[in-house]
Amino acid sequence: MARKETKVEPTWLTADELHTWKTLHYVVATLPSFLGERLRCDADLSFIEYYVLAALSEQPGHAMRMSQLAVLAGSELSRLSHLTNRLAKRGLVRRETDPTDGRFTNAVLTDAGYALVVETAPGHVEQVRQLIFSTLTKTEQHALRSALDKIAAGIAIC
Amino acid sequence: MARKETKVEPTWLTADELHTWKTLHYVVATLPSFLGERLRCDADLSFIEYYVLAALSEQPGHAMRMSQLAVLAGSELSRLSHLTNRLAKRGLVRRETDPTDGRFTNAVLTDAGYALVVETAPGHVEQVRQLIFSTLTKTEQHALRSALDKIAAGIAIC
DNA sequence: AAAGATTGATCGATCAATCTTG
DNA sequence: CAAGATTGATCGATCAATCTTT
Repeated sequence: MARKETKVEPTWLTADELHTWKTLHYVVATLPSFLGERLRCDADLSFIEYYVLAALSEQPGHAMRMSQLAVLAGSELSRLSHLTNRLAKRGLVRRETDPTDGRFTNAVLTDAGYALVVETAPGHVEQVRQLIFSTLTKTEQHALRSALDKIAAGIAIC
Repeated sequence: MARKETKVEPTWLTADELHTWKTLHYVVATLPSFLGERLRCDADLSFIEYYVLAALSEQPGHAMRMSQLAVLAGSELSRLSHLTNRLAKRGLVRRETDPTDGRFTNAVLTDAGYALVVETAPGHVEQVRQLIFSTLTKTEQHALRSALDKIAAGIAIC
């Protein structure tokens, strides 16, 4: 005689959702190396290294706290500290302790670092435009934006 | 007297596009570690390790060629080979040379590997559903799907 | 020779202390 | 002691050979 199963079948994804998820998975897995190849070639920078420098270049004073930078780069502080060491050895960045509170460290873009971003940005942006925006309609782009905003919010609250 | 600049200003992104791109960048940077944390905890697997096992579990015979698997995982063959070594040491996967053509190697899921996927999948899928699909409307989901399809196609042709 | 796959060396990322400042 | 940051050790990823089979 049939009896009730104790293990409940989980809610699986529909075929449609599964397709979407697999494509997102593929994009997440391949985008960094795809865009990174050119950055490596043009400026000997990885995807994340470029975005650290680019983030600094947008800040007033070209400076930012390590901990803020880590959040923005979606990375851990430890990884960022090692990464900053490498960039500092190349003279692209320097460290400065916050004079108002010694616990904070600012990463500051050097002139050479800024020059490298300015030199590298056009090619990189062109590649992003080609890959992402040249293929999307305005409607698709806005839907993509709101979908990503929600996903990012879900990640950020943790 | 003004003369024509030799350097052309590149086509920058609009404010809207920039927002979309930064959010995509954030998702790409954080999603693997976000989902990987639970996989590490539940099954001692990284994001990519889980997807290699999951991909095999969907194949007839639970087997797949290394080179195919590499494309599917958005990874290089070398990385996959090292990764397969680690999984094989844990008894989750084994290698089999293709009997019809000795150049090909199949990665085959062991019973233990399959059991691990079956055990781990529900929790992982639940997390994906929560993060991605529970927040999106049907319209957003379809727009996300077609946008990602286009981006993935742009990556794949290279 | 070309395609598939592996290997060893090097470089980067992660993890668990540790240190410093407030 | 808590928060920010760094360091050293270990683990994984990348790169440049190398090997095998066709």
